Amino acid sequence: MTTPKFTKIKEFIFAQIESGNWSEDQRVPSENELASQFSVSRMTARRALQELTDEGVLNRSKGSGTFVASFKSQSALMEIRNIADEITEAGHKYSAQTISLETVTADAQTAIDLNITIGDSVYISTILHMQDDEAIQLEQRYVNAALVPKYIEQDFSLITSHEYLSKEAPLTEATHQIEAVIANANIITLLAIKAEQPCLQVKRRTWSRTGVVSFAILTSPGNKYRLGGHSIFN
Amino acid sequence: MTTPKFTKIKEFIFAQIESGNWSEDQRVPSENELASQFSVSRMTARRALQELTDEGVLNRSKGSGTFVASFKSQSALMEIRNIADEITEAGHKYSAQTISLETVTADAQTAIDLNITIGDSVYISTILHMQDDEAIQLEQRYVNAALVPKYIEQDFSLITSHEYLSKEAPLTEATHQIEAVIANANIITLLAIKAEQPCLQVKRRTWSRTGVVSFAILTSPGNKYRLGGHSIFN
DNA sequence: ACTTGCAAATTGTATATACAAGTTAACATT
DNA sequence: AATGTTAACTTGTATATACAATTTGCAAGT
Repeated sequence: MTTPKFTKIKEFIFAQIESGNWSEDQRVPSENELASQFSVSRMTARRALQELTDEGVLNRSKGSGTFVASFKSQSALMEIRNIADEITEAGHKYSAQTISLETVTADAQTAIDLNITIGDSVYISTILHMQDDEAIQLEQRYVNAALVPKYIEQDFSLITSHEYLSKEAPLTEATHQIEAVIANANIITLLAIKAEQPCLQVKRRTWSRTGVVSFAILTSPGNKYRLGGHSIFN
Repeated sequence: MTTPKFTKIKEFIFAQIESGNWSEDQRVPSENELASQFSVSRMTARRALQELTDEGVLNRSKGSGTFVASFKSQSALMEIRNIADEITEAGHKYSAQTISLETVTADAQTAIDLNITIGDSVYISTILHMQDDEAIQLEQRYVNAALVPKYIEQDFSLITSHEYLSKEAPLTEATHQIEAVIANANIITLLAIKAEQPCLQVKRRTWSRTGVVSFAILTSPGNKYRLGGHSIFN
């Protein structure tokens, strides 16, 4: 018996669903029925049903039974990754250049973004990420100084801001907004692009369990950087 | 006992990790150790470890033990959703306009995109998605006619192309590319935007178990549409 | 006809046990 | 000193069993 019994039962059930034999919301055999059909114990049949439920293929409810889950696939997941990893894993040379690193007091917008009070200390780092010595992404980051006081002392050519923050204040939550924009004059200069060049802009807001840690604006030239994703549904 | 025992063990382990008490790659107690510490059977302790592993908190390997999973948070997941759902769920009025729907034979590029042979039949649909009667996304879709022969007969004001394909050929896999581009003349006209307007372009390639089903280019004006995502890590 | 109550079915939790299979470290042999 | 073997530990699979909790249909009683 090379493949485990519970795997065979999972495959059987999945095949029935995939072939359309068992359709959406239809009831599937109970643990006991599967157990006797496959000559296994109830716990083994249960494991098959349970794992398929964890994977989103089935729904179960106590007392009534197990059912084929309704359609998935309306949404796919995309991964937003650390740019330094992306570049090095693609076999390119990564480097970073710190444009500025300063302490300011929060204005109204920054106070909202970081969920703090106007006048609180905020670190602002402006870092240029480079692939093979070519500017590929400008990172403008606002950091809640109260939560990560030593952020200002770091050398971001040695460790990326994202890595440092992940270590100091482990992420519990993040939001992203992705849009296409026309860069402003400042960004055009730093990224060394033309004025008409569209840019991909990712705004990322990150939480740790103590609160909003940072708000970052990542701007990349549209012709040099794209986001990619690969999803597998089953 | 209101909360199950395995849940309490999970909470205990998770608390140790979150507090930094147990750090990355560190070994956690074995099934037998947990079983005796919590006065439960090995199978109950096992369930706690197994579920935390499924959730990505732990890694296990036969023979050697169970370990705290190494840092997550380098990547966050983003959801790519059906635009019709996004619009209606946001409380707006969704409508679609079929610009064209035709059958062609695959040229070299299309053959590669759909993994078919040059000369095979391909459906091309051009659909304009509208929010409150304002053009918000242009969908240019290439469909493998052999896999979804009745695609050409559909009325895409009643069902979105994505919904129809999901029903006919359930998704098993998808890739996405997101980039910022300058629209070409054709798109500028259809979306009724200015020439300099940057656009967010999503290229989506979808597979069902029978092969590549379709290749879609979704173009949206940068000032009217953005992708958003929210991730929770635990 | 309607409600009440009960029995059966179903999933959820938990235990005790057995053996398989991979890893590691100590030990013995060469 | 290097190598091979063994024993202990660990996770993986599988079974048999017990009881709890929920749902559902049926039957009895009003």
